[in-house]
Amino acid sequence: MKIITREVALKNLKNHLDTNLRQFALEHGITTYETGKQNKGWKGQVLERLAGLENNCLKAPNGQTFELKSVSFIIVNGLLKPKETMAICMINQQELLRDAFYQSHCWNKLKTIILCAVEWTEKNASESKLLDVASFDFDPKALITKEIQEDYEFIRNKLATQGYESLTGADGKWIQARTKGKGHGSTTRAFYARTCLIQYVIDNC
DNA sequence: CCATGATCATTA
DNA sequence: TAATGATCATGG
Repeated sequence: MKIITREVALKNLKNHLDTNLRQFALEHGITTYETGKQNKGWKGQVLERLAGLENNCLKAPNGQTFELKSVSFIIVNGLLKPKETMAICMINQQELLRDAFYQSHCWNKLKTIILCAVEWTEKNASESKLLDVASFDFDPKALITKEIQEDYEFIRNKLATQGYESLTGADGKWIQARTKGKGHGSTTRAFYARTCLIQYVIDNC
């Protein structure tokens, strides 16, 4: 299995700037929505392939050196604006209680990312262009990283004192603990990056 | 089954 | 309209 460094992945992705991701999906058998089903993750799967990653669904790090993410953006007055929050990773109660921020799954996935901005125009849009690719490393000395750590510890403490059910998407300044999962009664949760954090990454890469 | 990929839908 | 909570397909 070959290792793709973030430099290589970045270069691979930039070769596809301004291309329509949906066409690539069609050519490679990645279902989008035209089968009548709704694959909400297809853009991420396309980008993983464009970056040169062969896996679709491995556990934590999709490379050992970086994490590939994509976010929908809308264009407002010619400027990119994050439309949605970004999922970081699932929350495991035991691990959250046990692991400090810098030992956490969350930090591992967040600290070195390649963030892909994908155009969003409307629900099930047929066009999805790759607008921008940002490579970003969180510096433990930076203020924003410390504030993210505070959010993490706040959520961790709330879990310890008030229980899993008390966690809500309203917690946290930069990251939040939202429900995510099968739905229909499932109560699993995940860390999400708020749009303000996404904006920060795009502006500072 | 469940984690990962995110978006959709409803509420405030 | 922004934010929170709910939902879906895929693959190991």
